[in-house]
Amino acid sequence: MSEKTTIYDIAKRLNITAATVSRALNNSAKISEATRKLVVDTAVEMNYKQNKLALALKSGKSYNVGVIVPYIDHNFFASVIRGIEEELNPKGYHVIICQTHEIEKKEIDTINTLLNAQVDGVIMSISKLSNETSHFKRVLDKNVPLIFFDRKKDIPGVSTVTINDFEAAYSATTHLIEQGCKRIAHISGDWALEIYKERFEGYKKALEDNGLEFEKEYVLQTKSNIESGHKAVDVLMKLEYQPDAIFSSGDYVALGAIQRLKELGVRIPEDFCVVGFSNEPFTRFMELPISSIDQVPLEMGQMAAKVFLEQQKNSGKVKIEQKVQLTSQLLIRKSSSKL
Amino acid sequence: MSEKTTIYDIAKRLNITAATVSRALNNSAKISEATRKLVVDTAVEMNYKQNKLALALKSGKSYNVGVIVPYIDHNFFASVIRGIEEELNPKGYHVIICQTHEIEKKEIDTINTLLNAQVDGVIMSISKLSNETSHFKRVLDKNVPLIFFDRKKDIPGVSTVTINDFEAAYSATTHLIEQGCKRIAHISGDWALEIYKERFEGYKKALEDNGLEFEKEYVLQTKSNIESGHKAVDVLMKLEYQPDAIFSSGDYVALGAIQRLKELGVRIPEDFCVVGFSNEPFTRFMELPISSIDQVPLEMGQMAAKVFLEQQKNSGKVKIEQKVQLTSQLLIRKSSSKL
DNA sequence: TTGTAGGCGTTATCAG
DNA sequence: CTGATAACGCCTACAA
Repeated sequence: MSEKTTIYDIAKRLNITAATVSRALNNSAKISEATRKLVVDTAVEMNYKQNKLALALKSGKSYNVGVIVPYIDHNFFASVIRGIEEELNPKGYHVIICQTHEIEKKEIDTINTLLNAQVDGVIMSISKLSNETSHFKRVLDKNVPLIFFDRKKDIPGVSTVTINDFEAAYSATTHLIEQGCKRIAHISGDWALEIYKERFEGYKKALEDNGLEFEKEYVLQTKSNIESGHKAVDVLMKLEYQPDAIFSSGDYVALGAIQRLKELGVRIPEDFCVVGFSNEPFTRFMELPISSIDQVPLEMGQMAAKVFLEQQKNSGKVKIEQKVQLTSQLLIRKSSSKL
Repeated sequence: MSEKTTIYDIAKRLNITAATVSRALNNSAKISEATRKLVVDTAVEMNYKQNKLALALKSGKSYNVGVIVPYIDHNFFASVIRGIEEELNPKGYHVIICQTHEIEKKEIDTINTLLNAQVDGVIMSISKLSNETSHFKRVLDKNVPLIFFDRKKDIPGVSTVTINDFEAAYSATTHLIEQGCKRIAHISGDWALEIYKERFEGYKKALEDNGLEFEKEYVLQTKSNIESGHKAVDVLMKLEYQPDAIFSSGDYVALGAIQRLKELGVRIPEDFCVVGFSNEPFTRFMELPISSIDQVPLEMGQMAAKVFLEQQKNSGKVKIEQKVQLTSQLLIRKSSSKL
């Protein structure tokens, strides 16, 4: 029972040739209805299953797509992957997951082994410290579609799917201003990543457009964790002119900030407002729900998959990279609702 | 540049045969150091990369493992997958992710396509409503290792990796009793899943062992979401003898319960204690952190991967299924800390 | 030490 | 409509 049956087995049984079996099974070409049915029936009977590996070798298409993320168990990435999988699976593709742990060497290794595995495409969010770009070139040279999502890098031939980080930050900051906040601090991430740079720019522009002074002291760059939120507040509240609001580029930092502010006896949102970024699940569950920006990860995944499928279809023709920008959503919750 | 170079290309360039190239690259067999170096050098120069598909077809090993879960973006599953990936990747395996959405048909389809894709193993958590088992048999018949984690089902030949659900529930309940709770309710899930059944049994046994009456009214079966927690509390608090604690088989239900209890003005933990299950990230971030049971998902994933590797190694020999039980951890937080 | 030949399971191209 | 044959890229007896 455990032996695999091939089209040869079917052919032998029917005293025909494997080629005919193949044709019958793919009900293509010209083939008599009689033998077609005969073949299909015995195929079922013999429990025949097509070996996709052989097909892949022959056709050069593995129907596998590599997805590379820093960590798969970060909510945002998991959701994106979900979107990718749900879009690609019905089209017959499988999704191979790889993690880089934010380590560039792993990113490079991963890309190499995925290429060796003959994936039909690579969808990824780059590692923080990427300096090298030759591994990306290698993907493109093999004519394999490469798509960046969220964390992008401007490389010719690479498609990107992102949200409007600038505008998202702009609207979050504007929202804080509308709440009456005058001294809005911004906690950012590593500017080596474009997304953090753009969020900062959006924040700055919103201040300018509303006639608020941009204060360098109000901008901090930290890691994305709770501890950083604690420290950031410690720094900010020691300033001569204490801020009355924080727009954070990450939810964990926002959470940490809130925790420390409460310890200091600051009332939120009455005296201090906070907005985070990412719409992590916990932001909505808190007793004090945290305002945040939803990055629409599911749509992002679906869109990245669609872009891949598009590129796939047009392979051979000139391949034009796509730059898709999705619209994020500011979710106003209690942490920033004075009014 | 975009053309792939094969061992034939190298052979031609060097006026030797592909077989020799193959041997040199695998630096196996007897081969002169001279030609070995020559081959390796030109391989690098020509940017040769082994085509794993061809290898897979030839050897019958794809070095791909299928992982099937209900949803990839549920924290628990994402963490398990992370564990699997981190264990398997260094061994040269890739992980193919599939989601069932709790739908049995998708589970069956997924298994079929994974088998067609010639995966070397399947690691999965079954869908809630699985009645059929023939698709599992099909995996075993193909001599492909099959491993269940968390949600298991007793099938000969299938290895399982789970936590000690019974004991976890027992210790959670005991903890509540130690806090002085006398009327402990239990919110469970669908008993078609063994895990929920066992958690219930553990709860019941703990009551008995401590001389507390088991009250049928105190046990509810619900879905795993916040809304269910609301409803459950509504039901429980209408009883003549209201409970003074809840042990929930899920964190979302526990959260919902807490929300509703607060609305009703019940003080937690002073007058009412709550313990959840799963250690979802949010349980620890709440202003009122929720006690819960950590299912050690990372270890679970690693262990599942190890079991697979073990089975893989012993393929051919008699394959003995492994039943691994990991030790979970009760995390006592404020929601159940009276003392 | 190296070359030859065959096969892994399919499909595609040509004849017939 | 169907049968041969070759090819996808690699490995591995067997022969030289």
